[in-house]
Amino acid sequence: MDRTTPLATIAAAVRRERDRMGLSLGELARRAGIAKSTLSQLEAGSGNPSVETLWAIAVVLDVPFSRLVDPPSEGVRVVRAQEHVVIPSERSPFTGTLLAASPPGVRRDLHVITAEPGPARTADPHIPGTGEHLLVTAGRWLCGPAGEEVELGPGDYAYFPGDRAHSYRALEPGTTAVLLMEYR
Amino acid sequence: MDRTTPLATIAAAVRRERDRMGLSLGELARRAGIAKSTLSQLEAGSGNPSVETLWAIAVVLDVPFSRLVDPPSEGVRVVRAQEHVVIPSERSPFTGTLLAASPPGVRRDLHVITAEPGPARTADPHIPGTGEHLLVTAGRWLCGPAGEEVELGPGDYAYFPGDRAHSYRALEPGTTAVLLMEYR
DNA sequence: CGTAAGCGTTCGTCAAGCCGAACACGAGGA
DNA sequence: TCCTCGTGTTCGGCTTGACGAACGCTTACG
Repeated sequence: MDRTTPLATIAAAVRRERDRMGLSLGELARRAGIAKSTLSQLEAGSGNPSVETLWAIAVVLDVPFSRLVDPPSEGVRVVRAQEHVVIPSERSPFTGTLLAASPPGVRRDLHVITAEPGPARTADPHIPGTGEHLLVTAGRWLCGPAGEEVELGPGDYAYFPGDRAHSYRALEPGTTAVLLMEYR
Repeated sequence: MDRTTPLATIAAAVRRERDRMGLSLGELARRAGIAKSTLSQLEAGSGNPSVETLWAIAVVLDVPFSRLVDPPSEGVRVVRAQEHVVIPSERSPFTGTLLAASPPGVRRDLHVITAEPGPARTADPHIPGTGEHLLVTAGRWLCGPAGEEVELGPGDYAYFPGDRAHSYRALEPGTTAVLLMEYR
């Protein structure tokens, strides 16, 4: 439990998530069905929003409710498919590989992403402390921080920090991956 | 992301945590510095509490704020490959799917697992609060809590709590998956 | 029995959140 | 320059949540 007032945390979180979606204050208020003034005061840290107000905002921002009330969150690491450190199971024909143990206090959102060959998808830097784990399931990716892109094939794993500009580009049709977004 | 009304969730969570601590309604209200009536209406599900009210309650109950607003996750959740809620990107041939947003305070370890057809790999129950996210990359799995096993193919996603006995079994050669172990 | 203490609920009052409109500011465009 | 549009910020009003007191209820005790 953090001891900081939740109001400042919520204010910062709402503004952060709103920026992330590229929405203006008025636009977010309109979509959430609340008054601009309400949202303005909320982001200013003054006021004491009700649950329904916060809920409406969280739905539009497409984030779990709790992300608004809890405080926020090196180089490229690549593990090729054949380099996985396999931990065999003794009882069954079953093997497991630990790719990335979770440090305490981080949040990790699980995504699946797909792309077709074409222009790269670029992402602006996120807040410090973020990171992206990528595990390729099909096709080939060319991705990573700007200037440090790596090419990955099926089974390959890569991690790179998300607080620098980075990009994803598919080199083959039907390119897919499991993406684990990490932030504090 | 859940779309149920948060009021019922909060009402149930507050009552549950209050019972857990063995506090009466009046006693909790007194310690939290709020009126009995306010708490009564809150637990009845009527009303729309403010953040400060909820915060005061969470502090006394000694639970993270988010535990009051996040619905309890129970049972097996399956998202078939073709059921993924795709969030398209406007600028590039790129799509993403959020399968499991991370609640605060949990740890998630990223594994890759493979298995061959044969006896199932069974796992004893872990501590409460754990869970396992599985995303199939190749082959077919039959897995889940004992008695609730589901069959999953490439692209399918499943989550089930890890505090009950569960098992994994491969139905085809070369069956692999990304496994995200979650615990608090 | 009577009464006292504790439980949770309901009622009237007051403050505060929410709303809509009006406002100030800056970036284009004619 | 003037106008328009978009941004985010303040201002009255109305609604509603929070409060405290009173209520009905159950249990304990003299």
